[in-house]
Amino acid sequence: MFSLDQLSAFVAVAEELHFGRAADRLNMTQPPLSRQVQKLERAVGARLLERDNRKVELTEAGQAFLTEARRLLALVETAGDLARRVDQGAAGTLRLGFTATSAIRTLGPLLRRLSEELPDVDVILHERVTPAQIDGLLRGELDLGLGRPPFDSDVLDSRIVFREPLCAVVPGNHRLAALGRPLTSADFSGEQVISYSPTQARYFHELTVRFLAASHPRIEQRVQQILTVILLVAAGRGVALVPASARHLGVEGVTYCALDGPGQAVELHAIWRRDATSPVLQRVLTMLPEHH
Amino acid sequence: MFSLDQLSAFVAVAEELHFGRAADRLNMTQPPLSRQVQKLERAVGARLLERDNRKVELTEAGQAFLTEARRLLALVETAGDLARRVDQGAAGTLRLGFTATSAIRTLGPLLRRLSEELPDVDVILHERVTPAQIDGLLRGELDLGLGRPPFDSDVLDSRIVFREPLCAVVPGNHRLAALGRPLTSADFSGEQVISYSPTQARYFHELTVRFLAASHPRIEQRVQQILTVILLVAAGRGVALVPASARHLGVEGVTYCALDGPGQAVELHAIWRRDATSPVLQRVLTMLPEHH
DNA sequence: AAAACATGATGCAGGAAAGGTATCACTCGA
DNA sequence: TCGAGTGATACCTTTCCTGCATCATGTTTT
Repeated sequence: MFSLDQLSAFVAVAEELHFGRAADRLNMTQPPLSRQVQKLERAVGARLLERDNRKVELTEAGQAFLTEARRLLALVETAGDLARRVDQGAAGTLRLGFTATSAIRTLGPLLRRLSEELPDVDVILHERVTPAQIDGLLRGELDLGLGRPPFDSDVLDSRIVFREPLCAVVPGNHRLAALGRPLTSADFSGEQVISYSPTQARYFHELTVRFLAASHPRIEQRVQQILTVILLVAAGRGVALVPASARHLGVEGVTYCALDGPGQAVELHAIWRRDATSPVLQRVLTMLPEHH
Repeated sequence: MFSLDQLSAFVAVAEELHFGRAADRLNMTQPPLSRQVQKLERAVGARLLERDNRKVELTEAGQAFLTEARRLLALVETAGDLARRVDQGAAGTLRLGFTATSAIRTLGPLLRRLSEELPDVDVILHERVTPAQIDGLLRGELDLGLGRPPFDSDVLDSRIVFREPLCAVVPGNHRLAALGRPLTSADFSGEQVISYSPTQARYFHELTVRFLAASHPRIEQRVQQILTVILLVAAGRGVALVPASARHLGVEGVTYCALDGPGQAVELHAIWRRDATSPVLQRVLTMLPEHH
């Protein structure tokens, strides 16, 4: 087998068609260069350069081999670059989990920043509810998730990337829509409230229960998706609590009302394995917005 | 710069994930192997293998570098072969990519004509899906591909070499099999449809979606290979659309039905680099059948 | 808990391979 | 005919790689 040095030697000679100049270009003297080319020809098993004491020219086999040699040397350069870029997190793939809700306001800007700052990172998107994201993170199917508490913070690390108020969504013709002031827990007394699945959307379930604990509304339905909740509200099945960004979903026939009182902040967390080593992940984490 | 020996060393260790066994495979002892890998890592400027006293595993950079290294070593082999063949007066080599489907009706006749009319051209066959063929063409690993749109026609030139109807494949005992007339889009209403990967078999994916857009069937599965699709149909998992030549695959238990309506032509393109200079390629192109 | 084992890294000596200098063999133009 | 220019060869020096022995460390066995 031949060596890369032999290839460089051959390419230099093939381009200069002169051993002396080629040797200069390679910062060496002519005799070892001649020997390298001879070795290469022996290794390949074909005469690549026709040379007498007056001129040097490529044989047909040399012509064909030259293009291959150039290709090979180019690949040598790019292979190193690629590995370095992957090592620094500038290239590779990021398997990103997200909840449907996080797509409303957070996912778009994040993806835009990623494609601007790390254009060689392929982002593979997986829409999942938070527990499925956590499962995916632990199984190694996902690198990063965008979800809600709770999660096991021994194994998983996290950072808040978005915080917004909780608000109420009510049918457009509902009495609460006309109040024109922030709603309190007491306002929901006797209302039919649509809430969330305690297992699949535990975070919103608990936010809802906590806010409404004082009044004792009828909580029914066990829905996973924010959008479903709002569509049910639009259909007149009740009222519900949703994150403020849900306004941007553009559902007709509902009104969004601010809430009064504490504990109505909705947090979106970026979540990843504490022991994750992916360079892409490390790099992405450094550019994640942080909200305290 | 690194050396080819270092690449072979790295590939061996990456495949064995064990320095001792890799050293055996390379007919050397473990200490110099360790040093070769260390030198390679220093030359590349990135850690490629994560190793402690118990286990060896690839880093992400190592994973990326491994594929490049394999590509490089493969090119080393073929470069020598190529030069030798040219040296021995053979007309040259055509590296031909093809999709599994194109082999059914097109590849055989093409190879027969090639060996008759250009007997001293060696054809090296590579079965790949279209995106992989395009990648190979751009990297210079392939001279000519047989694939499906879409591809970048700025860099690549192409010619249609085969055109055939799209048809439906359904289980033999399926109600659609008994109709005895060309099927329309509406016939698929409510059927379970097996379709193709939007990335790896984009052409058939889009043909399927376009034909069935009017009726709203349940499209599931994301398969790459035509044969797999037909086997799933035979297994009763649904119905699918395939090129007419798929009849010749000889799968038992399915029926092929013609389709009615427009837009059901399946085209196979010969694809090559617009800037390709290979004389072999030019000669092969002059004898390619052309369908308009 | 201690000993035996396994694995990758390191120190050192011998040998293969590459580079440099001097020189040769040959061609061509003055 | 002679001198300049070119690639090949001879010989020596230097560099780098290999193999053996050994170390450091973590795992399994007793």
